[in-house]
Amino acid sequence: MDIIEKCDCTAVHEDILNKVKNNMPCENNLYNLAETFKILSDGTRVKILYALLNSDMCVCDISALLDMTQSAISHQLRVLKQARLVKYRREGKSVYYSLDDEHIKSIFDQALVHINEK
Amino acid sequence: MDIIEKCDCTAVHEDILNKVKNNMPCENNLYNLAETFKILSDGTRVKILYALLNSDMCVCDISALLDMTQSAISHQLRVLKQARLVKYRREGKSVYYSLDDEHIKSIFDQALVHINEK
DNA sequence: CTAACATATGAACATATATTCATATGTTTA
DNA sequence: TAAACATATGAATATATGTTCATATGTTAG
Repeated sequence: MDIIEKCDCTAVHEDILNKVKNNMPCENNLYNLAETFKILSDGTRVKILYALLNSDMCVCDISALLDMTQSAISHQLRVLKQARLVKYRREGKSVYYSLDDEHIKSIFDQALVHINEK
Repeated sequence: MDIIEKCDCTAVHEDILNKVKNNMPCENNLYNLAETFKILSDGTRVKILYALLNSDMCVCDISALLDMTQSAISHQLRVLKQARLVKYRREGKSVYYSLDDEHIKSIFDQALVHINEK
């Protein structure tokens, strides 16, 4: 039984490796970070979140705003809902969506600072 | 020739729509936002960035740290390089990568605030 | 110059994901 | 209750993406 070698380099810097290894966030946080960014990595979802930043909206309004089918919007709202980024309430035939996270704006703003300096 | 109807609802709220429409960031910013988050949406890339937050590292070190093949790391470093999130310098046979963005930490921190409140 | 080492890269493959289409569910009005 | 409306959802499709494998490029030691 062979040990699988992922890195066969001989030049590994043990000191650096140990220092960095000790400062790495836990696996769980790293996973959640990537998952969070994955939710925000789609243009349609970013637009929806930005829209909701200004006003609650029903699915119909969002469809009209983004000029996309109701189905496409509905699917994306489900993703945002599962990620707990938005919540919803029913009002008659309509379903209104709103933000369920106070940090979205800060996250967007930080990313925009990055973008606007490049 | 028919006009394609993306939303055939009759219940569109014109006032809300106009208000939101005026407050939407430009298409370009929205696109760049999603693109930025897409770069950060992969676990391997998040780990690499967190590692580089503590120390410059050669490809070999990163491979060893994450227990992944040199090739996989190299491919991801290329993505990060193209996104201008990391830069590199050659030192003999090794290539050292380092962060090329001061905002990564703030972006991660903001996202972690979100994560840790859910 | 040649061998050994460190990194980069193209192609292939498997997997994930966004949208469409058809249709189901839920609500109100007539 | 039936019809119209608003939204949700499963299946299918097309596309994007991460890793592996093989190999190329670049650097240094002998």
